Amino acid sequence: MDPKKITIQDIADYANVSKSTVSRVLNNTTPVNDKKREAVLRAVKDLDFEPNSLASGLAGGNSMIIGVQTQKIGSPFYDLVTRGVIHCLTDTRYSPILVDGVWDKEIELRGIDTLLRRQIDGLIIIGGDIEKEHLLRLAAKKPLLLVGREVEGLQDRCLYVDNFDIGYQATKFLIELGHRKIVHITGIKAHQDSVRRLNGYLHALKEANIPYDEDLVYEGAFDGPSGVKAIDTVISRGKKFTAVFAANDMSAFGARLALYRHGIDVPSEVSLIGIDDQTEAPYMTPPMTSVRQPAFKMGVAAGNAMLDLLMNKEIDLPKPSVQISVRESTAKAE
Amino acid sequence: MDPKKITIQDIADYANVSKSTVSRVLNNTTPVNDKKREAVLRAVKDLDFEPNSLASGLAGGNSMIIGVQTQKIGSPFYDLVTRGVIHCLTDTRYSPILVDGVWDKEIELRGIDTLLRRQIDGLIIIGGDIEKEHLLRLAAKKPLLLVGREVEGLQDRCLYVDNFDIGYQATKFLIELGHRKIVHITGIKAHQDSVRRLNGYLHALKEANIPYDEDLVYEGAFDGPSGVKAIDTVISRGKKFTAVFAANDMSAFGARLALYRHGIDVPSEVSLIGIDDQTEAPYMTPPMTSVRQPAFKMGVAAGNAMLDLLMNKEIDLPKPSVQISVRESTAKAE
DNA sequence: TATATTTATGAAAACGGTTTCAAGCCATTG
DNA sequence: CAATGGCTTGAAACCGTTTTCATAAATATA
Repeated sequence: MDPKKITIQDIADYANVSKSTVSRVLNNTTPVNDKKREAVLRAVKDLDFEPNSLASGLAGGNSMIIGVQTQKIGSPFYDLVTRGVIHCLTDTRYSPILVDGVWDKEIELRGIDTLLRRQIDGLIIIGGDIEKEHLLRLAAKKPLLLVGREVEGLQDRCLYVDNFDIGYQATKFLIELGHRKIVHITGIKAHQDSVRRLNGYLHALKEANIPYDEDLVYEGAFDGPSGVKAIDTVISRGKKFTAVFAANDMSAFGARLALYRHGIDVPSEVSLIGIDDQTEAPYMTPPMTSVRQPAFKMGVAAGNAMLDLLMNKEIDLPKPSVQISVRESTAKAE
Repeated sequence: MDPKKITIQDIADYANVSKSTVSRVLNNTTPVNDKKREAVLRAVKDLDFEPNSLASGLAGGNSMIIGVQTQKIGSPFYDLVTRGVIHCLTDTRYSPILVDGVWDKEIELRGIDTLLRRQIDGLIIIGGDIEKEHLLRLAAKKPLLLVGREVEGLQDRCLYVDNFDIGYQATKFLIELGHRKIVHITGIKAHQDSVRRLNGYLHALKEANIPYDEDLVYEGAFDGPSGVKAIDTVISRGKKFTAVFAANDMSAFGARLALYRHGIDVPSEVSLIGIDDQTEAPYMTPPMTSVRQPAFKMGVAAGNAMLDLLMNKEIDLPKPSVQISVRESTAKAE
């Protein structure tokens, strides 16, 4: 397949200089006589030379690869963060290698091993279940950044939104519209995020002196079907409600469909709010109100922070603020 | 940062064998005495050894990296294919490196260069604008697979759906429901896919003896806003229509919203069909009919084909079949 | 039993770069 | 003018593996 590869030595011969000089002009690491520099550059052009990253990685000790571990490729939030990272790395000298942890501790660990074998220069872990201790150990080995997690001992390496606040804000938003019977479709209970959002919901209720009714809470799974089931279930319990707060947009979409099936109008009879503000949310009928997490931006921020980290700069991760994209699925309770 | 790395030499010393032997047991390349093999294995465990992929890539000539170029990270179809590839590669010895070509020939070429520098063992290009000649040259250098493209001279390396047929089937589906005034929201005209889908639409019309009305065709951009604009425009032209065929789901979502704004009911007044069958399509109100392209499966198929290619096996890419997920956004024209 | 073949093993040579080190050159300084 | 210092440069060592090659041991063959 591959024809004889051009190496740095070929360039050196062609330009009548030594390998060292070629390396120097290629990396701008040491001043080089202009004539020689030019000769080298011409040689590179003429021979169509492409440096071998594996070799330079081995020799120089920097693979110029950043490992990125994401979860359940296909889930809106994690995908968006990942895209942000990739986008940020494009046109830098670094390339990302992606592994999927699928929210399974063992698979995550295997993925990390794969990355370490590849001598990644830095590691960005988005979500996941790996324990604190292991993360600390990793952080001691490689520049590490955590997105969507809050790990004590690594606070300055964590980029996350305050999920309690998201739950609180979303619920408070509904309460301020006059709603008091608010269904909450949670995320997967095993995820910290879900629990925090639920707690935010509970806190907002308490603050407004609304008694907690567990029949209004349904454990969902961050997906469409569970959103449908949530509404069906709550209705079958004979519960009245005037608003629904879903732990993410996909389950809100499911809820929306179920309400439609039951002939319940949105927003005149029931208000609906989701989280994520997916691309599709503004195109639902009616356009859906959603809490916006700046996922893509967070990915970009993580990427940039990693680049800084690799240049030994101080990093200062932003605390991303959430805001509610108010649309037409929410209205005053009459 | 990195503490002293354990190398194969350390293992050799610890196990009282030579580096060569260690390499042999690690790769199962040559039989090795059981006692020595065991000693090596124990050493690996005891010292917690992780082989350096860069070094083995350099020495062995296989980087075990597969380059994947996708387009506009964030676009449903391309993302899904990409995910399929990544999913397929998980738990193999190969890792993917991703670059985004953003449908820009120059950026695409740069991306490919990045990948080649990294000594990728194989290349999967999803979509994009790179010319045939260049692709042929690439194919001569590396195992190459093309997804979503049809390139003569590389037929056996192309995995794509018949976009003409998609357009034809979607339109025919509407015609068979009795529709004769069918709006078509195209994709970006510069993309082959869009043109083919449009041609399929035209062919279906002609076959049914429906005169072509250019006012019913709007050039969209595969996104929500252009879907909205399409409907607004056609309506402002004073055109009557009873069905809309959008070149992808996102623009169909946009169309859906615009119809809602204009108080036009779906499907009783206007039927709507999209392409992609995104995760969200079944949760639109009403659930949206869409032509399903098996994007994820195509990604997996591409990944598997690449693995076969790398083992010098014959590959036989499937011709993915499309089918219409019939839901409730389409109905008989009254 | 002597010879031919096979098998397991280690030494050393790649792989394609980067980096250290010392030397050579030139200009500056006292 | 000799000595000092700063630049540029090439030779060689190194990065951590795989792989070739030769050797030594073990087995099969005659």
